[in-house]
Amino acid sequence: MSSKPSIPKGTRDFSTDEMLKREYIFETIKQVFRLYGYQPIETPAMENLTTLLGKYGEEGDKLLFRILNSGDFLSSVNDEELIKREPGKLSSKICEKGLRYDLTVPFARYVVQHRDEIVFPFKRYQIQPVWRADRPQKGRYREFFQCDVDVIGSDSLLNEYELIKIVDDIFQRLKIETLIKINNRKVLSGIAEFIGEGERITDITVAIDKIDKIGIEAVNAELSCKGLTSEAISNLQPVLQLTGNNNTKLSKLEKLISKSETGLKGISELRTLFAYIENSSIICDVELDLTLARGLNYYTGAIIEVKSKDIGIGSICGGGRYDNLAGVFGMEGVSGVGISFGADRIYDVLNQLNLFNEVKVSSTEVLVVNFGEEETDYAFQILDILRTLEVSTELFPDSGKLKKQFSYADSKRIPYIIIAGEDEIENEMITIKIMSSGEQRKIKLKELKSFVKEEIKLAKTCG
RNA sequence: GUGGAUGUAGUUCAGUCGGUUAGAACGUCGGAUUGUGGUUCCGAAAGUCGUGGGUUCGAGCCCCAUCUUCCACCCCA
Repeated sequence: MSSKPSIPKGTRDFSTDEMLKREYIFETIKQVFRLYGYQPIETPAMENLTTLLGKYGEEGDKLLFRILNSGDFLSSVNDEELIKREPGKLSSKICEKGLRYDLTVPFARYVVQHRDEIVFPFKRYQIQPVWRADRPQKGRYREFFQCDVDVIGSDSLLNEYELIKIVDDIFQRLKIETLIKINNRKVLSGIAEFIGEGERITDITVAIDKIDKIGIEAVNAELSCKGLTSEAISNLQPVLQLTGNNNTKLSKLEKLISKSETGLKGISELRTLFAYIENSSIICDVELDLTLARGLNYYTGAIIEVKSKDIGIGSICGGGRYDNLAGVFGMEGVSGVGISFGADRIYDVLNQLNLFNEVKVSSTEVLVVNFGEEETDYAFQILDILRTLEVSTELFPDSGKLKKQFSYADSKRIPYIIIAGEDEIENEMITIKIMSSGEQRKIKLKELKSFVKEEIKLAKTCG
């Protein structure tokens, strides 16, 4: 009859258990964001396609979910166009909205649109789902949550430093060991100039980004496929094979690309940033990685990517500086820098490392047994006392068998059950059962308050 | 967009060479126990074998198509 219910490809339901864990991640991230002075905003799930298109490169445009216009969406399409079946042209006529692809572009739109209300530098965070029409696979979903922090309207490299500090802080709290990789788009441009292929910066960066995965030989092969001269490729080799610590790498590179003005600017930016980092309390490893490229083509300065040391799942956090993203919406000269935490991947990492064990799954603490109409009023009194004391409490809704009510408490891992039937009511008593030990105590209703303070609250703080 | 796997009860999976009425565990529900959970014992419900075609006397099993999910590439969080 009715087909089995299902959800679209690449989307997920979150169970009650999963939600508690997810909320723990979001809360931790949010707390740190606030601690550094960032404030929340939200933007709509859908944006006008004109806002979205062209910001993520050709690949990104393909991955946008487009929303079919309502009503007679074919009204502006003539038969000829229909017969030609050109999806690109057709979709621009029948769709004017799309689901957001990330939070950075909508943020840039927000800033430009509300420029008169915003005080700069503007520090905001935003935690919302985004959608990509990608093929789902491990750690990749079509609907997933990003947690973005950005500061816009300030060129200072202190912002870059602060974001790295935030990354460090959050992953310390979540107890994930991470490696932060840093590079600078200006340095990449410098390298491209140095080997005489300044125009092909995108091809070059995309290729060298893969060096970890496919090795240096394959990268060279790909570069020559893209049409780079063998001279350019051989010029590139010393750059790819730089070794040493962050500072020696920078010095060596500085000599190599000394003729490129942007390249030198990038190097000096990196020097400043690393100086901040070395003199600070940052704990996780921060590494200069000249092969880090990142696809989003709006980045212009620092680029940052964070990986888990223990779990290979792609990056769990990434971002960078974009000097002119607001420019495409008609507001020039406003520079921003931001990073995005991938909550879903962080979840997968915590799960695989079993780090959720330490998360207190807080749920109902006391279940009050339901005996029926006669006893309900008395139960109400108990509920009120407990809730006034901030103890989360529920009354079983049906007066069924006690066995059922007890197994309910057991499956929900409720630690205390209060039994108040005919006998107890007569003497203004209650019976409290401590599930973990099976111990059962009969006390006066008046004593409930002190029981909560002595037993429940204590168990909570010692946890 | 390219390539490879997959689909049987709510879940995880068996299912022989193509042969009668489709199997288990877990979970769910009921009972053993009408005021007591976890353990145990007994019992029950639950499946159009992803969908649509085809081959065959006969298909969960073979063939074709299609969809789903998963994995890799591309790209990315």
